[in-house]
Amino acid sequence: MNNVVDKIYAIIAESEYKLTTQRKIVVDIILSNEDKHFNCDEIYDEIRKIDSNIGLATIYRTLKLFVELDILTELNFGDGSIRYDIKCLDSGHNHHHLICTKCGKIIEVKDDSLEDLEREIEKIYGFQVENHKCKFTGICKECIQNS
Amino acid sequence: MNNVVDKIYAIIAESEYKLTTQRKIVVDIILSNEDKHFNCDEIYDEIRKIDSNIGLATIYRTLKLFVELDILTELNFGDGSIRYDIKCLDSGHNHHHLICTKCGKIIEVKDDSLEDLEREIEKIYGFQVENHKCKFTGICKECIQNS
DNA sequence: ATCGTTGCAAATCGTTTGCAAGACA
DNA sequence: TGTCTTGCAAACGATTTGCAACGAT
Repeated sequence: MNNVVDKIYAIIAESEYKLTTQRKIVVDIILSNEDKHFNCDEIYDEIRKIDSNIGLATIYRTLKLFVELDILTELNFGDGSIRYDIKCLDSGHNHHHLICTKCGKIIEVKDDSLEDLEREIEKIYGFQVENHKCKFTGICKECIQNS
Repeated sequence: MNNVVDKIYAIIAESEYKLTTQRKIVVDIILSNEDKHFNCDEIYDEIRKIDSNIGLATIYRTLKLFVELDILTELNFGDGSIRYDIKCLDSGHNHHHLICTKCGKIIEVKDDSLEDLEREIEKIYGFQVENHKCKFTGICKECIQNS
């Protein structure tokens, strides 16, 4: 059932890096909080509930490693910390984020409609697009209703 | 001739804040380096050439203020510092950034093709989009040719 | 004259690093 | 066993803040 866990374990095991206990715990935490866009500190807090002996620096190192291994992508929601999103979940499809400026809620939007724009950019600028990140700021449904 | 300067001066003067010498200098610097996406430190370096007495904290405070006054927008190119873009230049039109992962060059792309997507988001999520930011990473023309 | 603004230095926050001890392949 | 990884504490870099002096309206 949890083949995403196994998939990520495999990515690590097949890399030049080792599949350590700490790294496994981090995988667990990020998978069971998939939608939360945790930053390092928040992951650390969750992890200490499981293993209070783990060091913050280890989490930082692990997250950087996971970005290198294409397991995670970095996000920036402008709060001064790096947040993370699981990358190897959806099959190559992009998603964007709606950030509510009133309540801070983050909504995910699955969408591939930027592919036309990417192709246009490649044609006009000769720039070979590898990835894109999009954020939309505004006011969410609930905040509109409550105002 | 330089009505953008005047326009920004006016925005400040008509706000609750004061149009000080330091703020004028910052306006000068960011306008004459429009395309450079300076961060605070780089602006500071430029400014010290004009007035070596100015403090770094002042620049930080000024840039935050300019964001509040909608003169600048914050950008994040993943280098650990906040970079800035002049917002009140183009008449409400959005632009995106192409970031070359080989040479680090930033290319600006004028484009409004996300407006359809914005309308779609508003329809589906009831989310009222106010702004969006888009970055495309990849490899630029020159780097493709040189490889 | 008043109140916002500045410059300086110290403080803070997120993140990184050096190093000796410990764990995986 | 050898090398990668960890935990700890110290270092770091970007940004913020407290405060007394200063400047714009």
